[in-house]
Amino acid sequence: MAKLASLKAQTRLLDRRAADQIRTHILDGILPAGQRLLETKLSADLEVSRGTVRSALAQLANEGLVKQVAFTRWEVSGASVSDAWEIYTLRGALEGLGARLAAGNIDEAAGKALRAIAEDLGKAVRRGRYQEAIGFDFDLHTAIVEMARHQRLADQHRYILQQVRFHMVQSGFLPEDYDALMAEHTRLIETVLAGDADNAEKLARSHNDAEVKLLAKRLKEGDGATPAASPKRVRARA
Amino acid sequence: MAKLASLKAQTRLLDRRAADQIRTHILDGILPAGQRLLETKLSADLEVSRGTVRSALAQLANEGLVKQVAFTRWEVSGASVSDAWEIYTLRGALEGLGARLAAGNIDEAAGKALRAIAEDLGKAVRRGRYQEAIGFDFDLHTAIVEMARHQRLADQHRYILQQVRFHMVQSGFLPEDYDALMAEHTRLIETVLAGDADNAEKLARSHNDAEVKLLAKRLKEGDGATPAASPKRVRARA
DNA sequence: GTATTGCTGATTGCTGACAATCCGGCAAGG
DNA sequence: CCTTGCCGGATTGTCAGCAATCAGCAATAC
Repeated sequence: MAKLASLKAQTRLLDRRAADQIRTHILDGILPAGQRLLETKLSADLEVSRGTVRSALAQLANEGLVKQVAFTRWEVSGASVSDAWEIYTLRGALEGLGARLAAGNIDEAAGKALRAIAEDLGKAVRRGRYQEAIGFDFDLHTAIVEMARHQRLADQHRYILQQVRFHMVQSGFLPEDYDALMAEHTRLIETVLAGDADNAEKLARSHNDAEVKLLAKRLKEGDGATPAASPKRVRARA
Repeated sequence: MAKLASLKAQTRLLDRRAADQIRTHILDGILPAGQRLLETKLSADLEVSRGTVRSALAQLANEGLVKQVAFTRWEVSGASVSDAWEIYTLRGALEGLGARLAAGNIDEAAGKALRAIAEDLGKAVRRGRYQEAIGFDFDLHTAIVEMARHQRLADQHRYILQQVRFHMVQSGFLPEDYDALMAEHTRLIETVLAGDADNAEKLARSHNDAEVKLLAKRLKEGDGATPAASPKRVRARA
């Protein structure tokens, strides 16, 4: 008998799917930072009840994409400089642990998968498809973290990468030197696959060091609390 | 003008308070691992509607204390060996980052606060009040992490410490050598307050190493997936 | 006797309506 | 001109009930 696929995936709960929709809109930049979210409007747009929307928003709040002000409003989180600094430093710690553990779990299949993604990334860069490249970049780091076989770490990492993407969209930040980036990735992969835990961790951690240092500097200079966007007195009817 | 406290804290939303109640029961061991949670019963006990209970349970699920099986049941999470390993490794990474950052933020007040907690901890140990001592232990680590001034880190750390406590309750685990523990803490504090980021991180990270190694060994030997408790066919009326 | 199938009670998922709360503007008073 | 108090509208928080789904039992077939 042919193996049938589980239907569970199709029957995702309504509130999860609602959260997926809203999340996608936020991560694609359609809903900008500070944008107010009305339960009734979302409810009408998504054609679900307000309670379901509420559950979805609570989920997104846990992921850090949305903020709740009790009795008053929901809004898309703003990624201030200090937020960005938090995100990148935390990412470093998580990916450091991930790389360390991954180096202890090397196996044939995982190694091939890693190199395959790196290959895709290289191709995308050479063809100037930078948007795709960023996607493969994320895939690569995710793959390494998953090699750690650490559910909680994988979950946290997913959330953090989501916020990284969110911040990139909001700030318009893009990598500059793709060649250096590729070299770093290659070195990281090979170190992991060599089973060198200590150095794998170091490399994974220093991957963001440039950003972190820049952000820390900007934090010290200016007001780190200033949101990227501060839409005041916007009376959107939408 | 004297600084006034926010009133927000008083008007805690009903679902948050419901979550607080349930959380306390879980962390105190009143609700054991694998215990099924019925929305209707909780609703009746807490005298709130089922929707509110639902929201509370969702919150606890995000914290990892409760598991949801769609359309079927909610239950208190079981802390298997692999769960414990995940919790302690993640704790190490988070507290490592916390200690590193804290070492860059030393100030008079924070130093005093840290030493005060260490003092309380010492007293509790000398008086044989081990339950209290564990509380101060947690306070100490929390205080260090808060010195990092990193909101996301603090939040994640709170969740992880919660799970550590959860695991300790479930497995009956208690520290053994309190003198060594005290020494480790003292060394960690002084290293942080000396501003020695590298070593502060190392110490914070190695604080759990013994547990992690033991758990990793047990994981390799046996079945790490086995829950601590597996209550099957319990037809509790409760 | 064992495996399969249909049913039933129990439980969770979702919805619409009601209650509590807050924000913005306006007028009165200093 | 600024502050203070109040009110209306809008928005979120909570509740009770209907619909969808599942685990387990009983009946049937072999």
